[in-house]
Amino acid sequence: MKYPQIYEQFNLWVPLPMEEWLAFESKLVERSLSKGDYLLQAGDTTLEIGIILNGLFRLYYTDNNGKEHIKSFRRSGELIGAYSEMLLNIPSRTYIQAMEASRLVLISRHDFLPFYSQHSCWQTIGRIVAEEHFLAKEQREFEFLQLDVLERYNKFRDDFGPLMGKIPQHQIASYLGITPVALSRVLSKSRKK
Amino acid sequence: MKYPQIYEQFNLWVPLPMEEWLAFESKLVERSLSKGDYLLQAGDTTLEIGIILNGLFRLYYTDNNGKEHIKSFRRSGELIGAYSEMLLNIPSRTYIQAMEASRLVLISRHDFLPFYSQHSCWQTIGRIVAEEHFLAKEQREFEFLQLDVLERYNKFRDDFGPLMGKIPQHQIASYLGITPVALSRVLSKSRKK
DNA sequence: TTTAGTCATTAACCAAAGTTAATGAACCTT
DNA sequence: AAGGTTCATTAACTTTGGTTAATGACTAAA
Repeated sequence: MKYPQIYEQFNLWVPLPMEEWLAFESKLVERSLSKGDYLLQAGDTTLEIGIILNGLFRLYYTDNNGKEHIKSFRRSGELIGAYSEMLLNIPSRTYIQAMEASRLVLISRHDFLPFYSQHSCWQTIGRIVAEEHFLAKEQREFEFLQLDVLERYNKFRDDFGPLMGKIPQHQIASYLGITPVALSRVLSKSRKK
Repeated sequence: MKYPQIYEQFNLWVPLPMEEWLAFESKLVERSLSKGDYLLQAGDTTLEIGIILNGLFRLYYTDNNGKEHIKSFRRSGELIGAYSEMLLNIPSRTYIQAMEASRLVLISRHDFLPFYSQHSCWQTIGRIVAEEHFLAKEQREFEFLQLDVLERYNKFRDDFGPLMGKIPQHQIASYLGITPVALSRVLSKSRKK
């Protein structure tokens, strides 16, 4: 078994027959990216599910004016991919970029889908992955509706802890939904109090 | 079969053995609510999944200052419930209120969970429900990050069409994340142009 | 070591949105 | 018919955030 950490994670969600795991594992492809490399860009049609072995990524899209809007940061152990585009079977609208040298394993949508009809454990895993994605987005909606910028920033800092040093502040601003100038203002005001 | 529309919906997602459907249907309880009635309030611990036969609901929570923040409106044929609280198995943080006389069918979390181990079709249905919930939230995140208030309002109007007349404007403002005063201002400015 | 690029900060100005309050319309209820 | 409630609108004022631009720190590349 090449990736026992992933097996353990899945097995925590649902009892996973070894035969199923090995079939899945045989489809995994390992890839390394340097800082700044793209795992995926808008328009790409070959969609893959990735599991980050180590590293840090940002997911974003661009609007009509070319401005970037960061949806999410992902770190070691987390899933990564153009998830909603995979569900809808459309080309990627998302850019996924490595923020430091990173390593991950990938399985293509095409290789994964047959597992659903192979054994019900994959349905369960697919369900739990979808549920976790939903919970993350609902949490984010809550923060947008209820918290002001400083509260959102503090939550982000608590969440990312030591990784803060690897994330430029203007990218955090984008994630929080404001401009870098506005975030800098808010932070300097909060320091003075 | 009492609720063929629901059976058809499920069957569109996954082949559903009649035996499974009938077992599920036998757990459904019908309920009618008058305008203003609550299906669920914050703090409630008996969580149920509902399917709206007819009517209109709003889902919201309140912040520390008692202000309401509307998460969602739901109409005939849609699922309703404190979904994230069900996943997390915690008391409801959500209020669910009927905006007009409404009728729905309900199944308790407790009654539904055993179906997951009964037959894999329920895993598939659970997965697809989670995926749809995720897609809706991701769409909402996109709108918050990329669209201005007027664009968000117009999307909402296009989506709800004839139901607009049943939704007070200040509730739409809450759903869009702004105050009723701000929405009124934006709309009057857009009318003048 | 110079040079260019990225980034955070600050200022000045403008636009958008929150707050409070007053007004009037529509709709109940009695 | 009278009274109360809910709601949308508008005004005046304040606060927050966007935009542009200048500055200086830091870093990476040549």
